[in-house]
Amino acid sequence: MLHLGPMTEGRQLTNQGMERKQQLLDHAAELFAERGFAETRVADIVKAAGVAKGLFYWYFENKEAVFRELVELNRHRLRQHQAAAMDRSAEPLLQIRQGTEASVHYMATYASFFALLEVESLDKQFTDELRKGTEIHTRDMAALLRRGVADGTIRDDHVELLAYGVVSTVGMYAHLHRTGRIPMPVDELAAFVARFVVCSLASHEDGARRVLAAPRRQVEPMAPAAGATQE
Amino acid sequence: MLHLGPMTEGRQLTNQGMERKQQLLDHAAELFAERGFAETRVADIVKAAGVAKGLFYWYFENKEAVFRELVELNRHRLRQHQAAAMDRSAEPLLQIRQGTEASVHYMATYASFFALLEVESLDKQFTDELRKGTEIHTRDMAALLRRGVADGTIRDDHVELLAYGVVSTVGMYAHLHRTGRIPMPVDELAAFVARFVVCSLASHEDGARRVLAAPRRQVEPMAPAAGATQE
Amino acid sequence: MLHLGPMTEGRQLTNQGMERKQQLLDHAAELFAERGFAETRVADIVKAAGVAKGLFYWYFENKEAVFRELVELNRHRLRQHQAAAMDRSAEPLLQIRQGTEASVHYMATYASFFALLEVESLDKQFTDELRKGTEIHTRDMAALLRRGVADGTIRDDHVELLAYGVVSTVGMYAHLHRTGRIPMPVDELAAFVARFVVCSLASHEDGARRVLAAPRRQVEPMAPAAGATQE
Amino acid sequence: MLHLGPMTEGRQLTNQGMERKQQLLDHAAELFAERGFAETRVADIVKAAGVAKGLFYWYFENKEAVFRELVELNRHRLRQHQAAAMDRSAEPLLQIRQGTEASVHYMATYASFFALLEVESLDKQFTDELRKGTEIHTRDMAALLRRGVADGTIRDDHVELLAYGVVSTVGMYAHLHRTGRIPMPVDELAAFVARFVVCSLASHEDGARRVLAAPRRQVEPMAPAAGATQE
DNA sequence: AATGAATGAGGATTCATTCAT
DNA sequence: AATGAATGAATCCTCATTCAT
Repeated sequence: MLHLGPMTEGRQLTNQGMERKQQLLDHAAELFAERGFAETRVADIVKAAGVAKGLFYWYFENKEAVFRELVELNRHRLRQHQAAAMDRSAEPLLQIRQGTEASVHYMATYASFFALLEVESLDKQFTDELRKGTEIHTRDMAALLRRGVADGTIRDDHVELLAYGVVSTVGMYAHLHRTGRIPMPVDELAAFVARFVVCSLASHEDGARRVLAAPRRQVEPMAPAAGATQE
Repeated sequence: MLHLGPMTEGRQLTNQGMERKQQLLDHAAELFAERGFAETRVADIVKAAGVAKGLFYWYFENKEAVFRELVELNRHRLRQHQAAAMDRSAEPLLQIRQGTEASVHYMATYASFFALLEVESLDKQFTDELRKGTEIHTRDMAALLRRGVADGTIRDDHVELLAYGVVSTVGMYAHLHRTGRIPMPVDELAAFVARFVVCSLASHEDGARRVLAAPRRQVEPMAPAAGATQE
Repeated sequence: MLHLGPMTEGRQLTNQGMERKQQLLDHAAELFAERGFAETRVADIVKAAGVAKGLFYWYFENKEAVFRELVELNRHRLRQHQAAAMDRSAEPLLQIRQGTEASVHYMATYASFFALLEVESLDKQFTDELRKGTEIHTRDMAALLRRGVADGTIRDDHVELLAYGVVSTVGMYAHLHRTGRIPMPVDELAAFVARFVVCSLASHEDGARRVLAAPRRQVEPMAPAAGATQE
Repeated sequence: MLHLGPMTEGRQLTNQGMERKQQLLDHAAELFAERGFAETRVADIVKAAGVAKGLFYWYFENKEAVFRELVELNRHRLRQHQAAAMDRSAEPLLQIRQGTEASVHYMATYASFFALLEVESLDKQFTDELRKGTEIHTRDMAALLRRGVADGTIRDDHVELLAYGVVSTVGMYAHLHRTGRIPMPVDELAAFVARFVVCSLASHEDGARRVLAAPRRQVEPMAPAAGATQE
């Protein structure tokens, strides 16, 4: 009844340990994405990873903790990926195009479970936490949009809503792609989404055309990485 | 001792019975929307409705059945609502604008749980069924888009993808609105979404401007109805 | 992850329900007493009661809750039993004798699990709660002792400690009796414990002798009752 | 790859090894006393001692073994301590007073977990073993009492029960002291308990007075030792 | 000796569903 | 129709113990 709590915090993992943890994260991500959080059993995760049930609790405090960790990890990765893709000196709309393409790539390639973020209702607290993350993302986007509105390239509409639109549209298409409803190469999809977003934002055709005509920025390919499903 | 037991199918409900069933549907809808299907207990539903647990199974075969019923009901309603809002003789883009506004209205007002439809993983079979519904919706939209492409008002891009974009964008904004992230009158939101969609589709500014300038079609107000949360 | 909590509170039980609950309490009491809290499985309790596992949670929030309920119930009963046995107009030492005999009877007959109260460590909070209960009991005893000290029949020593001694000695002998180390009729044991306690308190032999010579007060026999083991 | 593995039996420990083992014993004793055997996890013990879990099984065969070892150790120490305190040539009641004081001292100072001995239900076999130990103790006490009864200084009552009373009363007060309910110097408490016990046994006031007036026997202070909490 | 990793049986709790009244 | 009671399979999590290094 009275315990000192799980030792998962501040544990020093060996190399082997970190690998194991990663395996579990990977398999959990895949399963969560496939079936959702509630429908994924801890038993499924460990079975997929080929280890005993108890080991799960050596690395994670509980099922929710894996989820949190995955969210954190991937959000961080996405940020980095976007940052790498966006040319900070370019005009806002172009940056958005770049960020959008990068995001579609990222989400479609790795982060199968991104679709979950918005829907799964874990406890209220976590939901709030998640939303805060999204909101930061959205706020950044809004700032960019405002600059575009200021220089006349982006149509003068409710920027916060536009920001939500941009951010969510990407997630939405990535989701459709992931669930097999859009059988199409990622590159092509990314280009499409970029067009969709740019057109919905541009204040006039020429701007849109110019931004869409710009060559794609060269980004080094993503390494297959932790907490991600490579389909 | 002879009694017919819960039949659920083709049963003739009394007036009181129909009210009861409706109550259960309403509360179920609210809870599903709040927490998702898996996280909503039958116990929660009956508690919210203030009846005993056994009664649930008098009216529904099982938990999934309520969900199905809600889906069916709402999908049907949405269709009707859209049909009423769309002027079939108008140009495609205008119809889309009208349908979009109507959908936002509908979703924001009633169908709190629409967001669930895409993600909740019940058994595979049901998921497929759900998607089929969405696909029909999307196909209709695609047909409309094709006409717009043909007459040059809609830009010539991948129509299926555009259709997904239109349909999902509406759902997405409705979700954001429902979850409190967009504190804004529904009318205003509907107008915004229509602009967003129209701009993302229009092949040139003038078309978009024209369509958006058209007066809003008068639609009779929706009656507070089944499986819906009236906030 | 998000539930409305167990409905155990404020539930309206039918007669049948109350009987069932009582059965579970009885069996739980017996098992807790035999093996201790930690070593008693919920499975054991329901098996002993001959019902399904889930039913336990219809009546109790969790394992600890049964324990709490038993403690409450029995503490209350003991109080009443003592009160019935003590002649409030008699001299303090005689009242103590009466209370002591009644307690031994009560504990030996019914409350097999009294031994647990002091030792089992559930969560800190509950332990504290338990102690508070004991302390009230002890405080009452101290008050009685003080009156005896005042009138010279009880030796002038640290009353709080004496009170602990009286209260705990009874519990201790009841425990020994219960665990089979004192194979002796309860009546005889009660008389012995009363002698032990009275002698340890009396300020002079005559007082002790007088008090012990007083006839035993007639107390109606205890009905076999809830949350108790009748061995 | 040949290694002898954890032997635990008859192993020759290095100095460092003995220290380690002692640390584990100390922490185990503390935790057992605080929470009981069942509620103390091996993980808690090693965490408290700051070593890895595997090490526990290098020094002990299993959890119960530590408990046994602690019991053995302390029982042995208590015996020695009492023996040292009791003047075998003195009258029985005085010896009891001396033994009582010594026991209170011992228990209050070192053997935090004595309270557990009677209640924890490990396997039946061990419980029996434990009781046997207590019974030997009690038998010795009974012999002493019989001598006192014979020479008229101890009242003629059921000696086995009296013996249990003496032995358990000491344990009981030590427990109360240890758990903070009697904030009082050990010396004072020991004197009180001795009075309590002597009064409960003495056949007449004069005997009690005489025995209690005898000067306290000088006992060398106890070294802080194994399996004990020094508060 | 010492560590972190791994195991898996066991136990508490949940919850959809059925039953008796 | 309606209720409270009952079921039991499914699931999460714990923790003593063993293993590999």
